[in-house]
Amino acid sequence: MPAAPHPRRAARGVPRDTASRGHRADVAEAFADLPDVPETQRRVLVAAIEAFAARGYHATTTRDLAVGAGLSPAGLYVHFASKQAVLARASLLGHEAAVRLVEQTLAGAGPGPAARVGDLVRTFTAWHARHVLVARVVQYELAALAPAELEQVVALRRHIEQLVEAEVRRGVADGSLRTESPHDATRALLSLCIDVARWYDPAGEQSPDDVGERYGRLVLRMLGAHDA
Amino acid sequence: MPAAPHPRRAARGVPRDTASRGHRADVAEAFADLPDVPETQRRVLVAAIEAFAARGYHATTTRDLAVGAGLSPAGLYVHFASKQAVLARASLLGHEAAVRLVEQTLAGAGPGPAARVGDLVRTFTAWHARHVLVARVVQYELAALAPAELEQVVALRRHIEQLVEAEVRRGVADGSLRTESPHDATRALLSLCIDVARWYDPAGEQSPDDVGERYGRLVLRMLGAHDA
DNA sequence: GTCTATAGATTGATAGAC
DNA sequence: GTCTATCAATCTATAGAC
Repeated sequence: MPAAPHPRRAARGVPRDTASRGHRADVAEAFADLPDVPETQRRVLVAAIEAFAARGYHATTTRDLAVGAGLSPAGLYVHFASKQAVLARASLLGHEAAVRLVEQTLAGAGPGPAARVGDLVRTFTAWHARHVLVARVVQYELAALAPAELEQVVALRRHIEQLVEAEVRRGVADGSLRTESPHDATRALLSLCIDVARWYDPAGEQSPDDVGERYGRLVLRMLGAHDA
Repeated sequence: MPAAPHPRRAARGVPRDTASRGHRADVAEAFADLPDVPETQRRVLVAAIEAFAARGYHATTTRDLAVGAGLSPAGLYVHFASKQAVLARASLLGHEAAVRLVEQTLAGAGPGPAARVGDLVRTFTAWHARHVLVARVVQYELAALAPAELEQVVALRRHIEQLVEAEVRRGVADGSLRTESPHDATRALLSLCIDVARWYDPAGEQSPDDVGERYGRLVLRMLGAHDA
């Protein structure tokens, strides 16, 4: 018997059962407010998010990206230098969106650090659910990034952690939050938000805001907030 | 210019800086109490855990597995039918170890549901840190499993969730735990334990037991335990 | 049970016409 | 900026000697 064809093929094709159109809309929405990204690049990035999220970077072929964007296999290279460049762009855009979300939320109403931490958990959790495909690429394809791009992305992630930990420390300082280790508590808090990308199913019962609401309450309780 | 060689190659080779020998020992230990697994198969599985955890299933070649186990590229196929079969065996063994751990912990001392839930979080978290490479394959390579094996693994995962949720419900029933939704609380609790596999670094400051201890306290507080 | 050699398919990326 | 055609490298798995 001759060698079997690559089993990789078996996993191809975006599944159409779990609201794939909703997914595509979500991904497009996540990349919508980016005036500097030309239309065709944007289509490639949307196809890339879908493919990378569903099967991972290494199981995705450049043909998947090109055809998913309505191009011939070679058409991809007019808009991106390589498959790696597509991942880098997608991951960076996703991370930048996450940073903006965290910055805007922590700059928000409050009042007080505890309320802002609650807002952050609600918002950040809901983002990982609403844009679950983008979030999967952001959270689970770091190892596929080239060193230079990984460095940029790691800096953005560190920035998020520092912003949140600072807010937690302010809450501990003013007595609205209680925890032995603000550092560990921050990591646990972000861990909860991030892991949503692993298990969230848009076809399930809970909306992104539902999950955010519940996780916000759980975290405030974990951090000993009075009103939790 | 001719086509560049596959960039996949660039990521090859197990890094030697972050206590690789410790890793190999950990992986071997995780698979140690399995009398039914012949020596060579075990070596392949250890190499597979290291490679799948570091670069993912699709970025790992059958040569990586064979050579990592001290075999020629073709030698692999005497012991496993395919690359997919290696992943299936590794993932199943890892999941079965996790199930045993959860069952034994929940059958443990206590006293009472709240104490058992605390024990579970400590133990399960520490397991994800101590056997972080096995845990990464268990938690992050599900999408690479063939349908039949995925079904088995999903059943084991559901079993774990049900065991833990039942214990949380007993805690709520006897008043030692307080939470609006035992289901959501269980998912959050397991989410914290599982996400340790994503970020834990054996070269870091905290030992697996350290992380388990801290997460145990955080979760008991999240679940409104009296003694937390 | 191990090896060397290789088949057969797929991959990332390029060449060049339009 | 899109296409068709294709290259060279790499992959999984098999064949067959020892």
